[in-house]
Amino acid sequence: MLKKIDLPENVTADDVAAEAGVSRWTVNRAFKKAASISPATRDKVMAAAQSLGYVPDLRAAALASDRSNLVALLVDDFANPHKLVMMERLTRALRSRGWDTLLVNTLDRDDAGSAMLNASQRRVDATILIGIQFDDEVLKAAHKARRFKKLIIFARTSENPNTISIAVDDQAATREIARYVMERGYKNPLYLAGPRTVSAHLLRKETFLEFWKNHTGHVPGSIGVDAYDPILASDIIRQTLAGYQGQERPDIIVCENDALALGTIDSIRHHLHLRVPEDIAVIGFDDVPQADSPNYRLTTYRQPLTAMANYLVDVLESADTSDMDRTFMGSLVVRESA
Amino acid sequence: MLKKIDLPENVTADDVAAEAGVSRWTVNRAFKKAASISPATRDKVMAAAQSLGYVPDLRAAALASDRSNLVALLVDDFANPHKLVMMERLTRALRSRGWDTLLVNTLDRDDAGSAMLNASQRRVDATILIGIQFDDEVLKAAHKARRFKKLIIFARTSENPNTISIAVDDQAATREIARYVMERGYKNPLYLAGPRTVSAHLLRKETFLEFWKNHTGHVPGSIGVDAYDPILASDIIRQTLAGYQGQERPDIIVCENDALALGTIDSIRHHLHLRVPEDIAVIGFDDVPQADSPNYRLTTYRQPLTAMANYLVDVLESADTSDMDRTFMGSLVVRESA
DNA sequence: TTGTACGCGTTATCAG
DNA sequence: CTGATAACGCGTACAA
Repeated sequence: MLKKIDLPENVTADDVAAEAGVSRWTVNRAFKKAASISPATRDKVMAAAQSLGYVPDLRAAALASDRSNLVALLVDDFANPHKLVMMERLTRALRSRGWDTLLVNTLDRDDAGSAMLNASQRRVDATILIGIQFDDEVLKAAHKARRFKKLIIFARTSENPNTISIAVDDQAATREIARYVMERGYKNPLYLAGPRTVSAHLLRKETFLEFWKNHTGHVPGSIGVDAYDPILASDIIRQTLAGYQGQERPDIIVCENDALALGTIDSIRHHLHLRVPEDIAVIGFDDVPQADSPNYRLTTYRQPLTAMANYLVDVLESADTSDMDRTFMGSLVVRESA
Repeated sequence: MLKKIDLPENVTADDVAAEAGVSRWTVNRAFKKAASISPATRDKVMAAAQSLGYVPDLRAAALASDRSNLVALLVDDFANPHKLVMMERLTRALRSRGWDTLLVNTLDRDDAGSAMLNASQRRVDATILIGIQFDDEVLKAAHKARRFKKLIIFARTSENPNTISIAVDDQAATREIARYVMERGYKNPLYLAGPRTVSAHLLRKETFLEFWKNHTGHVPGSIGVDAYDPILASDIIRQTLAGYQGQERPDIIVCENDALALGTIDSIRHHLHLRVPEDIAVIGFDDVPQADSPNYRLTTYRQPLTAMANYLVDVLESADTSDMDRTFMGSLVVRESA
């Protein structure tokens, strides 16, 4: 049987070495940034590599060095538009500093463990969680299996000791929001929370309720949905506010994030036929791109995602993995919805 | 210097083999679905693997087999909310059938080539393009460098012969839209197009303009933006329609996709203070989640993304790479915006 | 600055 | 059905 000669065999460092008249190891050095090699030799090697179309094989490099420059990004919450922003910022920071990203879709509620296993089989250098279904049990199991060099929770605080959490200071942020709500004179807030999978998720809601109680003496009402999905928010808002019959209707709805806030605004306008913010104001969290659209003009809290993503890469590149939790301060973006 | 003994060494097939009292090759067979191995042996091996926490190393497997079960997903257009849907559907189809996804963010306009190189260094089995900046030049260069086993353009038609295109039939879809617009009695459409990077992108716009001309004798106006970004759409709609001064104002704006359509609706309402669809109707393409929100109720065209994603995996799994282009039929989703 | 064993953990292939 | 040999392409020592 004939061999297809028009298909290029995989060109390896050996081929380049032969072409350039050096040893294979010199070829390798030419491709390393900080290697002791004379410029002349490097040029010669690079020219040969270029002509042959050689690029180093990162699989082999990873296998030999036990460092893959690969991170897994586990996502389970594609209904939240903020995820797209986070993915963009993260992949940008990672790639511009030499890291590749394995995107793992946590398919359903019970898939987190299998998704992690998936990542670990690729021997990623770190696993980043930007989802919501990663509860403490999963984290504990992952750590026990010792499958990860680094387990990073991004944009979520976590009290898990085996985990590195990079997030905004939820309590400070929520207090800033609560203070703003109070100063603007709102009297009867309703809190709309998201899924309650991880204990730390309670931070925003609890902080808000507590702040309000401390300052006014009574605890605001609160409701919740099972996913950060505008549709769900829309539904629950309609159901909840239909029950109020005009009396004691909330004058502002404080949402755990923008995904919920956008659905809330839609519902207030189109189901209840009320105005935002005149009848009911709305405040969010995240500052998704839509928040700035003329339709929503959502008052919300912006996380410093770029700084957070860059810090994440710092974490990846640091040898000492302990004590790297860090919180960031964001800023309240005041628009017109509250 | 002491060795940290609490850190688990990488447990390999050898370790499992020793534990189970078989050879290393038997361990490997136990992990392959279609391998000739006795159930008893497999059970024994799996038990040992479990107890040691062994999982096969996919790097090594890829290196040895020259099949990575990894695909690169190149994305450059994170402003378009539809990308999030596509990523979800693709990663879902891929992962549920055993494929992993390398997410590559094409950082800027000139980065496509470097992004592809990035992917090729991981020796992915295929590269999937769901962006817009991949023009014919880039594709030609990629093919010339013979860097890819398979180069798949997803949700975009492409006439490039070295590429596998999986997309809806743009012409049929656009004709369906045009026919609907006509039947609903609109007289003066304006077409809002996206970036013009690849020749095939012209399909939707040209098809619409031609259809309209053939049926009415005159060519509708058309405008365009450089990215599928609602903000840009919003801006250009405001500028363009401000110039119309009431006379000859379009009665419907046909948008190349939903990202543009949503921005268009926002602008019509909030900049021009007109109603949708009574003053100006809007029609989109993609059926993003927001299209169904009570705020937009966008009439649009839905692509059968799940079927397309599954077909993509079929392509990955088929040996014969030639002649796999395929177009799908979608369906018009009529809501209230047109 | 450059060259040389050896190992990384698996798969393909053949022997028994 | 099971065991064994030879790759796969590169990195890490260390020696020259």
